[in-house]
Amino acid sequence: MTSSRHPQHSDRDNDESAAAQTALIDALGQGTFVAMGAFTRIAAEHDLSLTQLRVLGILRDRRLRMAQLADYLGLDKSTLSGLIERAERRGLVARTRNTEDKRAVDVFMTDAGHELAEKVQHDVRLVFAPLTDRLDAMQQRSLTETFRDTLGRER
Amino acid sequence: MTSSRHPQHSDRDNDESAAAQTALIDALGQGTFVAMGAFTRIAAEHDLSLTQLRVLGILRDRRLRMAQLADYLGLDKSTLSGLIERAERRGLVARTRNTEDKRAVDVFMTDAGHELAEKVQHDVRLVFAPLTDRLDAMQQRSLTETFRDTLGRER
DNA sequence: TATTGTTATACTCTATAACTATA
DNA sequence: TATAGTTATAGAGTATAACAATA
Repeated sequence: MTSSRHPQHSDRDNDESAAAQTALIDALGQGTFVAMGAFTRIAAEHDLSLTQLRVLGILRDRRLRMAQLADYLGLDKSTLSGLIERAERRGLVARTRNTEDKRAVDVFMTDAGHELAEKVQHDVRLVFAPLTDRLDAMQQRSLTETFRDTLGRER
Repeated sequence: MTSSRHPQHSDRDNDESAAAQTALIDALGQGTFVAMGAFTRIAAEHDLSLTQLRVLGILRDRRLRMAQLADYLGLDKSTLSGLIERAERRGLVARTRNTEDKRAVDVFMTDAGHELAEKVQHDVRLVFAPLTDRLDAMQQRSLTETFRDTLGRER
């Protein structure tokens, strides 16, 4: 019984193809944790958790309701209350009651939040540059495309 | 004054090169968080935190001392005590005093730990396959290489 | 009735500081 | 003295359940 994914190829080809795919997925897993470690370190240098770092990244060009932000982050709305409360206490974000729907609360970044987000972005580029620098511009563009095609906004 | 990174290229080339690099880094950041979300979800389906998931991944083919494992994870040794205590309580790992150095404690996975790690790996491959499937085998191999070259074992 | 957000509660994750046992 | 690990403590992150206000 021949695998159906690539019908005109032999079983051996399919085995090799499957091996290439699991190798990629495993490498991708490794890479994810390494990159995550780098982000965690950068965040910590600015006294931010990884989640707070994401909040800054998301709110950079958006004003969202609590529930929407929770959705972006994949977290429960109750978690957001604490999260945003702490970010607000630090002066990075602010909340206002929505005027149309008085149940809703809008969250947005303050100037201080934007400043910090910019510093963080600068550091991120600084940290990853030595790695991406090993690739030439064409490889970089191709890899960027691949990322957008595969991991661009799932969830 | 011409940038020195690629001396025989024009300023405009360098600008474009820099743009390609920041675009890549930004896409890589996006991708990291998306992938992390996927890992978090998979872990949660098995009642594991991301950190516990990593512990299983690391101990899969290694027996380590507490301090070594802390180093792999980038965490303080005091954090490990609690982390491993909870994993041990769940029967996923076990600890034994090292016989040579009686201060040290070796950690290793139990059979139940290995079984769970296998299930998790299966799920990971299942979740990421639809994404990596969009690439042909050659692209997959090339991307795997790129990952290993750039994000393979930093820290 | 349903939805938006907050609060109470409980647990995990994390680091710092102080400690015990061994080297 | 220095190192390996644990414990006490405190704070952040997280979800579930119960709640108040609004739709």
